[in-house]
Amino acid sequence: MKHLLRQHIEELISLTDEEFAYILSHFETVKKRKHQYLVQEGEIVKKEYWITKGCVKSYFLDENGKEHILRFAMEQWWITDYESFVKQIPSKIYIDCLEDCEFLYISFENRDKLAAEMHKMERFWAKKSKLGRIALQKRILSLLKNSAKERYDLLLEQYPQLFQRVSKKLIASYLGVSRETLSRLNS
Amino acid sequence: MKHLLRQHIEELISLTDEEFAYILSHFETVKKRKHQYLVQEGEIVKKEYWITKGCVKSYFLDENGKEHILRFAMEQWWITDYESFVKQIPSKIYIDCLEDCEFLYISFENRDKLAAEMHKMERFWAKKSKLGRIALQKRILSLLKNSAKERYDLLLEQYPQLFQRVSKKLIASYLGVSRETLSRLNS
DNA sequence: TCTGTAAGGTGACCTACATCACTCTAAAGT
DNA sequence: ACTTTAGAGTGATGTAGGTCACCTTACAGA
Repeated sequence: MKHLLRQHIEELISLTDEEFAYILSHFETVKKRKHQYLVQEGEIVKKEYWITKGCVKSYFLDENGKEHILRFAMEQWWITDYESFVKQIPSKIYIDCLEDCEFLYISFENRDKLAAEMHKMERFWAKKSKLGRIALQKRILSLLKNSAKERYDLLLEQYPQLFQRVSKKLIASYLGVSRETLSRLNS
Repeated sequence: MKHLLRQHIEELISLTDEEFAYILSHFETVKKRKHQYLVQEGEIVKKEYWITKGCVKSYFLDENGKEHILRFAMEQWWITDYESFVKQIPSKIYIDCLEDCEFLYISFENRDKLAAEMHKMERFWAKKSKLGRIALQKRILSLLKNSAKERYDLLLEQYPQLFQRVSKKLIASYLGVSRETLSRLNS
């Protein structure tokens, strides 16, 4: 799986073998089973995960205990609670595994060290962050201007694989509509 | 106004006098009158602006010509269309002045040069970007879980100044509700 | 093998918000 | 000074989507 990480990083910056080996030495691997947590509310998140296998959801619980999905992530996506990870404050969200999963992860300290030592990696993360920001902007735009049906169609178009792996209840929550409404959208 | 920029940058990284002078040499100033554009749909955005005076809105027009506000920005905020600026693709949005404004701006080339030359500035922009991303995440969360009235109250609490400077029509658009609904929220 | 639980679908009803139409006021443009 | 335009409020009515209740199916665990 490690060559995939290299490939992924090299989409934004180029690396020598030595550089990649050095980067990789800052990562570790971990496996989690379906329903296990990566992050729980209240903890200070210490790791950023890169998914090599499986699928996770990140969500928060509102005052009524209702779950709101922030995002899904699967193979070759990064996942963590950035607010907690970046600011090192207690997390307000949960991240847990929708399937048995495998990850490469980097600790807060190693990420910081690597960014300080290797200007290239600082650039990589800066670019990732910019792209992440643009994606969030698009989602806001979609929440502002599109109806539930339109948001559903856009999601289906962009991530058809998601609909094979994730229950409609969770998709509904991601789109910000009720399960029942989602169920009625295609009629 | 330039000491305010220094102060702003030094909230995230520390600088010597020489370093700040060097950074500043990459910026230029510009004034715009109320109703003038910083960015128009279709152009490739070449500049990132730091507002020294005034207030702007960024928005896009949907298929029906309806305006949706993405964000407001005022003194000591950065503004540009990041999607266009970062990817150097044509912008989908407009940014225009709600009042007579003054800016410090940096060109795409200078920003890139400065980031490559000065690791500190790369770190500064990386941090800014992370914080921006966290703020967008919060807005999504708010659109998912809060009612129009709740979003109004949160905005009023967080940016009371905005309500002195910006028409309710624009606030309504930012919140994703109609003018009429906003007008009825406090009754 | 039985049973509890999660997933999905659907009907009946409710409500938050949109839309349209109109009014009043104040500021801007000529 | 006169007129146009933008901002803001409000009534009447329409509708997307929420909520509650109930049903079916499937699979996971004992």
